Amino acid sequence: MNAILSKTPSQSVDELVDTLDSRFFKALSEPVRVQILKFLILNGKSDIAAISEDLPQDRSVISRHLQFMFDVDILDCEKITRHKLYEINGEAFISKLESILGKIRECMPECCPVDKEI
Amino acid sequence: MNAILSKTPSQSVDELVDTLDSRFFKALSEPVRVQILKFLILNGKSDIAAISEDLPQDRSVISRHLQFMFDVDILDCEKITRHKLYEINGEAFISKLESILGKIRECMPECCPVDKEI
DNA sequence: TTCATACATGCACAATGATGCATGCAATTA
DNA sequence: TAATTGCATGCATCATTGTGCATGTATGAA
Repeated sequence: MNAILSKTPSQSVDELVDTLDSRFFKALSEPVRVQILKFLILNGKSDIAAISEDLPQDRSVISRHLQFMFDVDILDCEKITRHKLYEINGEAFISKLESILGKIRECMPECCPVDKEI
Repeated sequence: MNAILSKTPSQSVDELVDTLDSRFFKALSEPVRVQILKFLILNGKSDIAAISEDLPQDRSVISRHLQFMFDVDILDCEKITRHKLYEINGEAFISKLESILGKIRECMPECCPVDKEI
């Protein structure tokens, strides 16, 4: 069985655990940050002022949320004159989720073989 | 353009926001819970005692983490005699991630069209 | 140069969440 | 039935995090 797989179970699991970046998930576990993502999808590249006009939180709060999501590669950032324009880094976002999904698929056969007993 | 798509942008985004369940991500944003997942992948269906032997936290803490992940469909649970056996709900876990990935793909073309300017 | 603007940051406060102990409950076993 | 076992839960504590105000900084405009 392991002759087919190039990785040992524990290698696969270690890779999965590494991929399960807690800061990435933390970023998505905060409703305000999700609202920011929603705004960015609907309005595209925007500066902090535009985003905070749409949300009840203070500009400084929005600023920190944006920085947080930028740090975990969910957002892209471009500085134009005095403005800081954020947008969703779709490529990185999607590839991160794909990577997680791939690692999980790799690990599942061992622990939950199709989950059909008998 | 919308003639091809059956959903309006705001419908797609609303669906995405609904899919971005904060409790699901919160579950994965806690390192101890990830360690529990690792244990379950390596050891398969296990009861609370077995899991907490492997981790420094108290049994009650592990119990609550397991309950939390069960609530968001990451884990399955089966009661055998006095023991409560948890295992990863691979099917639900994977399909949840697939769903999220699908919704994001749906939304990205609007806001970040391939991200290639010019 | 002087002023205004866009944003970051230090700080205090409040809310949330993780933790461990002690206890309670339900169910198996002797 | 009584004792034991596996787990859940109430509670207090501590750490983390979200929040808003006030201030600082850097940059573009007058």
